[in-house]
Amino acid sequence: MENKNGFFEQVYQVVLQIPYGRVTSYGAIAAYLGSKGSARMVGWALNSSRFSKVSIPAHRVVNQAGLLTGKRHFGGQDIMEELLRSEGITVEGGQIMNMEHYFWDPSKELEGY
DNA sequence: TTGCTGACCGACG
DNA sequence: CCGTCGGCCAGCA
Repeated sequence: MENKNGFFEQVYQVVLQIPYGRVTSYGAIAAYLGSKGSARMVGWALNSSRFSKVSIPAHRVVNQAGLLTGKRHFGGQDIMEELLRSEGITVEGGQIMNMEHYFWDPSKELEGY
């Protein structure tokens, strides 16, 4: 495990495991990491992810309501929506349609990583 | 070193 | 039903 056990690194690993055309929520990642209440840190980690050399599909991470709360951090209000649409996800008004259909739960899919 | 902030979520009144 | 507050961890002034 070359994992540094850092919260950021763990978030990166989970986000990178998100399949194409799927999305997850901050709370799901936080819960998977064992810190349910640290959902805010997940977003903060993703904030640092854009400074990272690796391309993190942060556009696949939205809030529990499927709302693209972090779209403003992509350097454009429409970037995140366009990226999700290019993956076959219907986004309207900054919100994912049928979000539960695209929802990807790391604790279920990864089963403990 | 202390304190505030942050891409959230859930509980409480 | 809707508004408000606390909690979680890390980075920055």
